[in-house]
Amino acid sequence: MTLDALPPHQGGAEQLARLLAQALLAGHWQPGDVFPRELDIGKHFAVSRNQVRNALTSLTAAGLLERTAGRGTLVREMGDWHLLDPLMSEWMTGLVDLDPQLIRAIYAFRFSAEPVVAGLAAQAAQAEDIERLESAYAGMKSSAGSVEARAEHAEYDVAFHDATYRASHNLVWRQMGHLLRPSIMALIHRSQHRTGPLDDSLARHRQVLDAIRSRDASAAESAAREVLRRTAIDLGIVS
Amino acid sequence: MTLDALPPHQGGAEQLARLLAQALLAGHWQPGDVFPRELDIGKHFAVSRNQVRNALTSLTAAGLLERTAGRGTLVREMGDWHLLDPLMSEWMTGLVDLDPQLIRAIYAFRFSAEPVVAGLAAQAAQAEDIERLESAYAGMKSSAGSVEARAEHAEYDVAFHDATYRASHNLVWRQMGHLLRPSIMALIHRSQHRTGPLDDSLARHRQVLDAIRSRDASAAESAAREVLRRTAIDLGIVS
DNA sequence: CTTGTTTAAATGTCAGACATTTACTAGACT
DNA sequence: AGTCTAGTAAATGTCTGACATTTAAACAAG
Repeated sequence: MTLDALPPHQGGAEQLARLLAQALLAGHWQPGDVFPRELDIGKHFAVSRNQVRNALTSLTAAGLLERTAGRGTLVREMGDWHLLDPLMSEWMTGLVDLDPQLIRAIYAFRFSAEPVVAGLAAQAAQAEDIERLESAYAGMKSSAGSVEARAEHAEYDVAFHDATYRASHNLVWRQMGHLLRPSIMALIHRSQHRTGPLDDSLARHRQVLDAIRSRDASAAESAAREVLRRTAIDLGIVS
Repeated sequence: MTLDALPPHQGGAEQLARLLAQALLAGHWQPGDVFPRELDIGKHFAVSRNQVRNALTSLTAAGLLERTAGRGTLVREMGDWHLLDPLMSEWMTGLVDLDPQLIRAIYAFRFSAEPVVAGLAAQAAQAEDIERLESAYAGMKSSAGSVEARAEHAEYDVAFHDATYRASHNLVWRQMGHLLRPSIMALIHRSQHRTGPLDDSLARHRQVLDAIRSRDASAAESAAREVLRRTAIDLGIVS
């Protein structure tokens, strides 16, 4: 894989990092491959070696690359990626050709974890948490059905689930909310055909909200499970 | 807070990063405080500005600091920390005066998550996973009881739980194994008085192992819950 | 009192030289 | 032939000094 296939970029090491990271996430390099040298990257994108090093530092911190003096830069395998690094979530968001294996892994995680989180939320939610959930739900409802508001709907969807994680009032669970955005955004690109099921999804979200509001942990658990069962269908994981 | 209270250091930006990170984790600075300037840090520890910048880059990536040109470096609050960053786990490990609130948060997370993980492990474990679990269990058993082998015992303990997360065969859950080390290491410093309960803990770990081996998900769940209930006592969270 | 300008101080960036690590190559010796 | 030993090239890592940019505060003009 060469750099030629990548789009141009403008401004900042962060942009460059995103560009390279998304190429890696899309699998343009195989694990074990040697990554282009600093100077080549700098020449190709017309940026200083500093910018390149800053970008590569981020990718290395995220577990995408492994650098050693003398040898060069190697591409690490998916199992070494720091999927919970917020930067990773940011890079994954908006990436259309994300590895299906990765999408499945994230979904499987959510399917096992989110019911528990919803249960905790039902126990720990404060008034402000309920408010966030209601606000997100209202946004989902208002943007449901129309095709042009799909992106907006996804944002409210993310907000709803993120509010659930926050309502658990646990520092660790809350960090994991970052994973929601890429997971839910992937859903947009996978299910651009159907529009009918949205009402269904909406009703299930409402049940989660109601269960948390009434502090019914087990009801929240099973309601969250139903939401995710629906998501699995939309993602094309099950039929 | 000044730098004077920190121990000296030798060699490498990573050492410096660990030093500063541990000071931050121990709460030596309040959130919102201004962190010392690059040049002051460099002068104090007799390192180049480069090393300081590399160290601060790591701390910033971990969510411990927030840097903006012109303003300076600010200390972020605990809610912004990237607790799931492997570097954080490394820094937290071996830190004696970790914030009790943090220990509780991590424990609460484990208490809610680990039963689920054990259940998944019972479904997905391969032969090599069982082997890892058995090997770790054997190590725990051989190092049980003796006071001088306490550190060794903790390592096997970490290995056992990490093997559980790995056995779930989910990329996301597996990442979370990093949190185990600081959590279990904190246990050493908190329960340096008792030695008797170790047999108890050992028996409970064995039940987890057996349940996973026999592919009994619900049994694995409740066994993991029992292990963590014991851990809560040893951590002094409940009595 | 408000607005605009200057000044100081902090982080960010650049460029070049140099250091260090690594892998490969060529040769000397047995 | 085989093996050890320089030696060389190439990559990342580091240092240094200067400069750029951003921010906040001081200060002056209206």
